[in-house]
Amino acid sequence: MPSRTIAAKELAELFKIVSHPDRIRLIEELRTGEKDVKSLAEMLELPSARVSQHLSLMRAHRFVAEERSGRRHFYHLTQPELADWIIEGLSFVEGRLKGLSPRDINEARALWRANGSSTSISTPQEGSP
Amino acid sequence: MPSRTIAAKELAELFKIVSHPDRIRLIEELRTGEKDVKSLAEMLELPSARVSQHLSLMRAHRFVAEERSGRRHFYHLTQPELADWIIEGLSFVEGRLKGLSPRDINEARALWRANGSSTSISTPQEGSP
DNA sequence: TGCATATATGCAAGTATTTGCAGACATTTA
DNA sequence: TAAATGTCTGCAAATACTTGCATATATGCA
Repeated sequence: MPSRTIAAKELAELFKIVSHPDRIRLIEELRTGEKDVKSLAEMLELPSARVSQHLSLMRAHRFVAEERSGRRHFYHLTQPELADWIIEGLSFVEGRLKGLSPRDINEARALWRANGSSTSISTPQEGSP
Repeated sequence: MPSRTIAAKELAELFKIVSHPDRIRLIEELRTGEKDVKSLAEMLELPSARVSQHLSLMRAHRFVAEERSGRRHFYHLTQPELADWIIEGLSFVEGRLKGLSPRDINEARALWRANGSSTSISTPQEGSP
């Protein structure tokens, strides 16, 4: 199999993991450091069993790693730059805005950015009518 | 709804579209310019009805745009930087390599970066889904 | 006009993901 | 040790995606 094909498959898997709103939010919450399941569940307003499931999927794919302390399980991103890369994807959402105004995007970007990380995001672009 | 939640949803949709190997390859093929359905189908070795379906999905989400000329429909990326951003995702695949060696990744990266056209570069590979 | 080519679309069957819930474990505390 | 807390896992129902195939539409040409 041509390596491009292999790589496309791997990439598709990567995208699949990240293509769930809850998981995206989890990754963004973990951007600033490790957190335990319950905190995450409260932040996202989700049942912690659900959060645990998402984390377990991400763990299986090595997006996050676990570290236990007492009865709590702390998770952290194995590749923190992942969060930045995801945010960059916002540039491509901008064009096709559907329920999201440019204001919303900037606000979201600012919020996520807020608590400090790295990277810069390239700016707008226009699509077609 | 908090804008972070909205943005996460939009991002998830974006990722969903891109989370199919065929679509990733299509995007990469279109990176170098517009192409018609048949050519794309031949490049990816897929039935053109399938390619057409993928393109139609991506069109609906404004990832690509169509331009007709005679009986052929040419497609191009509305946001060419999308292809680059996708390739950057390879960095996050590297860690979790499953069937893909760092060599494969570099090769794939080089091919795409370069002038990646047709197939032909095969790499040893073994089943491990 | 009739026929071939290029694309698009619809649908059904197969497959995968998501979600809610119930229980299972492990750890801490009374 | 029992009870409480934090997290994980399993399962079934609902939902969404993918795929193959048949058919529809549109264009070009003899």
